[in-house]
Amino acid sequence: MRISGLAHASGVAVATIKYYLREGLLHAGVATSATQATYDDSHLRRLRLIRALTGPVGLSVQQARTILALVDDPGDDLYATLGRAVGALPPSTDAAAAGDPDPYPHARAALEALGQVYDPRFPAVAQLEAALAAAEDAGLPISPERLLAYGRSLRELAAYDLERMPAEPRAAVEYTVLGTALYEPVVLALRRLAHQDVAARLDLGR
Amino acid sequence: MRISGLAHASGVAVATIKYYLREGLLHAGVATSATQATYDDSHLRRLRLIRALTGPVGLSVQQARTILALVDDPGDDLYATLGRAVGALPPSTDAAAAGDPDPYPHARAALEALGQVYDPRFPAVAQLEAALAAAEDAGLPISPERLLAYGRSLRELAAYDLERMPAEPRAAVEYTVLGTALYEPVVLALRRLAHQDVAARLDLGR
DNA sequence: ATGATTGGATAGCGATACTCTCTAATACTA
DNA sequence: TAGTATTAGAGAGTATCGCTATCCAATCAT
Repeated sequence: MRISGLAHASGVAVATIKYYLREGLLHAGVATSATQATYDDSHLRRLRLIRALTGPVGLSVQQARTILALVDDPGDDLYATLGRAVGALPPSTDAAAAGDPDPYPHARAALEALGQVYDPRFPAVAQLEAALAAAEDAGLPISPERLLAYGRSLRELAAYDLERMPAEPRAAVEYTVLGTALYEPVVLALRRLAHQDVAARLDLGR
Repeated sequence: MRISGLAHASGVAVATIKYYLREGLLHAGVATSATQATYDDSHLRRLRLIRALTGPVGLSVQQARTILALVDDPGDDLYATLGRAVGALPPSTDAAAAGDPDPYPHARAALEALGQVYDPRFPAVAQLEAALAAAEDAGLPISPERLLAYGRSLRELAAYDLERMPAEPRAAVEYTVLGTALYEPVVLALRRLAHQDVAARLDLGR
């Protein structure tokens, strides 16, 4: 399959494919001459993954490159790889100052209340702190009770996800990294729909 | 308070405040002369809300304007307003073709399995369909069982949210619209942290 | 009186994600 | 085998976004 065939099969413009090649998101085809190369199913699959990440997941090309690099070449430490993947996912937050003894007090309190690991090096901790601060700044602070309720429900989800994790380490990393990124839009949509459902029932009761 | 005071109190640059004024995100101050106006707490609060929406929530100025307009002037129909708000939130998806008899089959099946309202006009339905399609395209399809598990956990969350909804309709709209937007990053961060927690325990067990 | 500040308008900037153009080499097509 | 189409590769161009900077005349603070 040549580049135009790949473009046709994937629905991505030739120029865009060349752009992804240049940006290192897509591996080069097998060169058959100075001006030709052939592409196969692996390119098609990769292209679909790229479009999923840059489209519905909403990653920039830069962020997608980071995630894809982790999928291509994960370490053997699932915990560390997951941390790096989450760090590449939006919303990106700056790390706290090095000297701060307690940089993420709200997040720490929430995780302790939930009985979960608190590791200030983990990007999601900074993300949680930023999100809590934003809600508070906007005048809708999140109570500890609510955090507890959220945390418990979401822990159920996470447990479900991890139970289904493949046994093989490489597959496990891919599953975890991509599952984090790809399933988030699903989670958000379902939450919105649950709100809609409850709201509809309330309206009916008026 | 003049514009420089507002800039100082909010931490937003004067030029940026002017930009928000121009873009209609922030209401004008009370003009005291041709070249002066005073701003008050309502401007400060609004500015904080704008920064929360354009920052951690990740909205564009355009999307924030839509959300803010709904908060300022909601209809009295909570359901409809919530729908419009969700439609303004990313990821934005195009509506299906008008003539399609069953435009969102996966989403419909999921919602029916969950016993929830299915309304194809609701933007979150299209978002769910797009998210499911993206996961599938990327090679990590979401099974009906998983959707059911997700849906149930998230419905708990939504029920918790709606129980705490203010009784007064105007406040209810603000709570629902802003709660949808502002709490999403919290939900995502907590999910990521729950994954981290479970992964950490698995690693320990190795 | 004088220097700083303001509202209002316009222009510029840096990043992002493509998209277009070009060239020379090569590959199908009649 | 002549002619047309396609390709790789690289660079430049484009549109949008979210500011940011500059300018002006009016006005304020001292």
